[in-house]
Amino acid sequence: MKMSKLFVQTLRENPSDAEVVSHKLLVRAGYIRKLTSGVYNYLPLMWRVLKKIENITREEMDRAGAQELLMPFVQPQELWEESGRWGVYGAELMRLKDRHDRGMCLGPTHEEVITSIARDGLKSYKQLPVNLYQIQSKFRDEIRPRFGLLRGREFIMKDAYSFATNEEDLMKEYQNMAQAYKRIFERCGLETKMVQSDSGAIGGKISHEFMVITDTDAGENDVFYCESCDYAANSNHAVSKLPEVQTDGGFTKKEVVDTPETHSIEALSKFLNIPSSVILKSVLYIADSKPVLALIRADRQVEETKLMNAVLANEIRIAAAGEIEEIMSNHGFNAVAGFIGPNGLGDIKIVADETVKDMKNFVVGINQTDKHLVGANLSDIPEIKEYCDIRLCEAGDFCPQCGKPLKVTRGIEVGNIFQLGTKYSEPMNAVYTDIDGKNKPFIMGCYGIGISRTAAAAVEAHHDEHGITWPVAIAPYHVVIVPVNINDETQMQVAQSMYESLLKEGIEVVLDDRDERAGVKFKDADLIGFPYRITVGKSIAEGLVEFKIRNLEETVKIEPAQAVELLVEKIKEII
RNA sequence: CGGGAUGUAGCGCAGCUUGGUAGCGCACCUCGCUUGGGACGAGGGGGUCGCACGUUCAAAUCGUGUCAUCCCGACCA
Repeated sequence: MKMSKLFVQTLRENPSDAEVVSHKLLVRAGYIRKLTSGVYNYLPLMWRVLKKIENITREEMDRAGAQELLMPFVQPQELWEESGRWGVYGAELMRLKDRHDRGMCLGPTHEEVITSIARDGLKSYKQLPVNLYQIQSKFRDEIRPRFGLLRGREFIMKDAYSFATNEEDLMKEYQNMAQAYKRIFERCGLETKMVQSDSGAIGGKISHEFMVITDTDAGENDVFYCESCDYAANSNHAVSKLPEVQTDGGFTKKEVVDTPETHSIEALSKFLNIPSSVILKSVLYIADSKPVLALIRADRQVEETKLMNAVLANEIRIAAAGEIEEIMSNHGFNAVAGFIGPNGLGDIKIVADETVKDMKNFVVGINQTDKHLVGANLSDIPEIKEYCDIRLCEAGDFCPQCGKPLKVTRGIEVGNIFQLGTKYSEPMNAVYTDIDGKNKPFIMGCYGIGISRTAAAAVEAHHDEHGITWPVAIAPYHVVIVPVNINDETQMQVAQSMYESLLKEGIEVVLDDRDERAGVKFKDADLIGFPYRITVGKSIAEGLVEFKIRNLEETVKIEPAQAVELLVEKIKEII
């Protein structure tokens, strides 16, 4: 490709709406343009990157025995009603009507459709197990799309679905996919961690996520991991052993005390001169529009996804200050945030964390502003029926497997695998006939990779102050040849002949034949992120060109023929 | 859901207070000059100033509404 013809426009300045580096660089280097909120045009350079990630994914999925197909992007409401998700998926599901006023939606994921395909096409146990996948655009109407391709509304995803007759085969395929994923991300030049996670709206029991580890906020997930063993989990699922802390408040008598203006745990613990670990914290949440009171030892925080799962809700958020006062007054109390407690709340569901179990002679709110009860014990809170884990882990907690301290890092979720079981096959009556002649529901698994997000995550992981430093396997082109002065005949001749030699070898090469100053070409080359650069300049007088690897400082002067040979050798070993 | 800010050329921004024929830098086109890390000079093209309604002789500028974008908060009791 000649640079003069390449459809690309680099920008000198960052777009004003971009926050994270992948978004900034992909726009500046001319890979993407926003069409509307959370929806992007993939320009030619981007499309090349995406196709490469797709192809690596495709090759590894095929190698793992999966079969590719393509399902429709638009789906009928009825199918979603069969699975029961039409009602529960929420506003993220982009719903529309056709001209006959029939309900449709844009596919955010394809469990319903694939299940309908399976129930029509897979009739016998002899056809199983099977794994079907597609690579396609998805649409999820996110509340707040941001971070460019990392959290768009429309994005490209590889989604695979496996069907089996029993748990062992599901487990086998699950492991098979985990291996395939590892290879896919490795080939893309990405370091990932496989972590345990909550299975969320997709449903199912066991699930893992593949995270690209990054220290920036672009990683929207916190990952807890152990360096001594293989434990790693998303914060929404991580468990830990707790360090010893004081859980006995030491109060010798139970009494209500004045605690003016202690709206926070910090203020309360300071006022009473006690550690926060002897305070029982009561946090009011709204789960599916119903109030839920979470109880936890106050040196700890509530993990909302765990709480949501504990009360079997689909949506959860902390109650606003006004809501708290309103709910309090509905129960005959006059209390503001900071002073609420579990007693006397009638029908409000109460969920107590396991950290509460060991507390003695502690401090707790009693739904009266500026007052707390000290010296309380669990017998004073008959409202607690059971304990469960709704606690957010912290770095320094101990590994649940080996007991060593856990570390925490940010991660970008680029892939996930779920064991669905019969979550979809049962309600949708997707059955096969088993060897005993009986109809049984498929045991399903599903496996996703965010193709466009993987590309963005690769930029997050591979860039410097000058631009993108793509891994060779997913770079839009492998090499750029820069003749410093296109009016110099020798330079142009050498550049042109190297260009042709590389093309003949199947190397993806761009010849920067623009009549620009060298600085412009170098800046663009760095920004776009060609992994290799050949500069044809002054040293051509000695018959040499410069060979430079994008993410290394030094350049090497070698003969053109050698440069071609070297490039072919280096690139062929990766692609 | 609450608060704040911003919508002016493809991108980044000024102009708005005090209403009077819309500007700058980058990018784009032409010519000259230059050619090893985003040169320079001259000339040129491109914008219903987010949208609607209103005030006014006159609105980018004032008012009301609306839409969009971005940030912060959502809060840990």
